Amino acid sequence: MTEDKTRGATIFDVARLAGVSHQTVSRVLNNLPNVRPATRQRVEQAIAQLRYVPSQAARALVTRRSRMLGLIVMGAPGQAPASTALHFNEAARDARYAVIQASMARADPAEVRAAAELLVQQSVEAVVVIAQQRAALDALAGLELGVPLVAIASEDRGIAARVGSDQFGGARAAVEHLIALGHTRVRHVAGPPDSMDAAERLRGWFQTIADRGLPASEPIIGDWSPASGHAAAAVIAADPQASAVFVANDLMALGLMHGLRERGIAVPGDVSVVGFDDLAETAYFDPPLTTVRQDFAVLGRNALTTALAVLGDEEAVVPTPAPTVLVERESTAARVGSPVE
Amino acid sequence: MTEDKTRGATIFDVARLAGVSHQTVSRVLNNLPNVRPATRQRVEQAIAQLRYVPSQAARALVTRRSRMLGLIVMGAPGQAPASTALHFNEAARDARYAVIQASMARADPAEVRAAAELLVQQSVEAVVVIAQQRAALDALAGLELGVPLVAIASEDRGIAARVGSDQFGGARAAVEHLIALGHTRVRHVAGPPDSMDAAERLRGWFQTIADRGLPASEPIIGDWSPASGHAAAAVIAADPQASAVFVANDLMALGLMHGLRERGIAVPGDVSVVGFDDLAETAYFDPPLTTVRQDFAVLGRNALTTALAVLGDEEAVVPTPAPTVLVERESTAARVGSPVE
DNA sequence: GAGTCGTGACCAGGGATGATG
DNA sequence: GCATCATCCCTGGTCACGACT
Repeated sequence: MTEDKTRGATIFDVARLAGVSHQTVSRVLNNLPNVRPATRQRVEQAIAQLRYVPSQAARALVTRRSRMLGLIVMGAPGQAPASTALHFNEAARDARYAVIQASMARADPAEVRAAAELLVQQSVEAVVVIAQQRAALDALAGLELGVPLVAIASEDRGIAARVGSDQFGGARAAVEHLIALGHTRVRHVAGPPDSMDAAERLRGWFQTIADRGLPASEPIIGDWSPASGHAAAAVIAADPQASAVFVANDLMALGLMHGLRERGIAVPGDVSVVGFDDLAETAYFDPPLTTVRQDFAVLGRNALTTALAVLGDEEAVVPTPAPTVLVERESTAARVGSPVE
Repeated sequence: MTEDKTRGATIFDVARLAGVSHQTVSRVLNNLPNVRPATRQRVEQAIAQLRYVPSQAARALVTRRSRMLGLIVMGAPGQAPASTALHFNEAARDARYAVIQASMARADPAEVRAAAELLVQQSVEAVVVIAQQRAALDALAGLELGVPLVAIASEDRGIAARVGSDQFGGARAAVEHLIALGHTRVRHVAGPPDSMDAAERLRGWFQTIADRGLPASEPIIGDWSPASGHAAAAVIAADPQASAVFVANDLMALGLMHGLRERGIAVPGDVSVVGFDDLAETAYFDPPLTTVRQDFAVLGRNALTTALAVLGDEEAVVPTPAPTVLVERESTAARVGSPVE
């Protein structure tokens, strides 16, 4: 009955029970040498018996290492950020780091600031941010929060350490696939202008078209939502030359195909469509969607590796962007009358 | 040049600059009375000037309150858990609590244990778990980790504090909607047996059918994936009596509709389909899916409220389950030859 | 003198007590 | 006699040093 229910055991309790000094317990905890095996075992038994858990807070106080990382995630809980966060989280736990996550639906500067302050107050060793919107990153970059900052983003807005996914290459692969099928007028439904990923995908589309000497066309601006893809269908329908569309994400592609179907335009018979993201359900769209898949596992792990490198003063080796790969399904086909096929 | 770049200022630095004792600074920080306005202002200015941020680690050490909550999220980063986690996170931040999030793709007992230990080591005040699988909850319940445990789940597996969503009511509403349309044989595509949510939805389906005196049928067991819904289409097609299906989630509903279409079965002409979750894209399925929406914002906030109540020793008032509501779209219609319509 | 172990200071704050005006 | 402030000790660990074998 000497047990106290609320307060856990301390290192001194363990020391007393094992008949050693608290310092010896500390040695055992940290796997330091110069402890007799018999002593070590006595200590370990006392630890188990008391269900002793060392206080990370106390340790952090003196070592100045909290073993905590801050993660700021902005935007609606879509597949991409959630998946990246998950893998970052798992990688961190493998490295025995805890992650304080600050999620927010909107990328409001005031909220970002509040979240960042909460993180540094909890003395995280570094802050990692998964950002889509340019302004969100800028809000953080101008904050000077006293700890290293790592961004998972497609542009480096004055933030030194950054990791990303190969958005550009993915877009390029998508457009090249369409061109290889004989399409000469490949239109683009882009994401919102403030999105860095959208910008990269648009750049990949434009560059590829330019490289092939094909005529450019005006991108159609969406907002990632199925509704905006649906609206884009009207523009495509009004452009009889357009036989292929590269859409900046799967959700808009879904809306677009829906809108085309309503207008009696067949996919891929009349118009080929390529998406981006490879959501779990895209294989069951009508038709199954050809799309670009990102490797969020690599992205998340890269972010952790970079954060650890920055902390360890090993000059942050910028990892190569996480790869993207085209997944061919049934929403693309050779252009009718094209020499291909 | 007295500034040190790595180490932040301490309470003593602030005290010295303001010409007071560290205790007075502490009073200002905690908004305690008995500080002259002039003194308070001097201190506040010193704080601003030194960019002083109080160390939460040091504070936690003496107050035994870390202002940190642990959140364990298991399962693939689907919409539901991610959305719940987001709202919990925002609610916690509003209450000035930080959230250490431990996400894991699989609900492996060993991983759960490791995550929980990491959390208590970081001295979180309570652990909240978002669990789908029964076994995952059990693994945690048998752990005795020394801090309060709150579960966001559909069954209480020996865990005192629990909040949930009204899965049962949602399923009920879905089936009643189908019955009102004249359907007499409503089949069910269920989630995996180890899922508590799946069990509740199945229970709602079964109960409603039984209450109406309609004949029961064997539920078709899926695994949440579009592929399993696709497979279920074969069973439905082989059952000419079945004119309606309540599917336990939207992804399986998508696969099911795809499979039905392949077999020349029209939705909703021949078979009506209702899903569950209301993913963003369901409105653009073909046809737009009638489904059940959960309120994750309420769910997340309820979880925080409960956690705070448990911490405050206010006996945990079990909040009413977060509501679910049927969203009618175009995948359901009156049964042909039914007196309704 | 090398391997074991213990002693005291210290990290950055909060709380009780007492001193000062 | 009350508002205001300073002086200790306390939290739970780590680290530098010294003292035994």
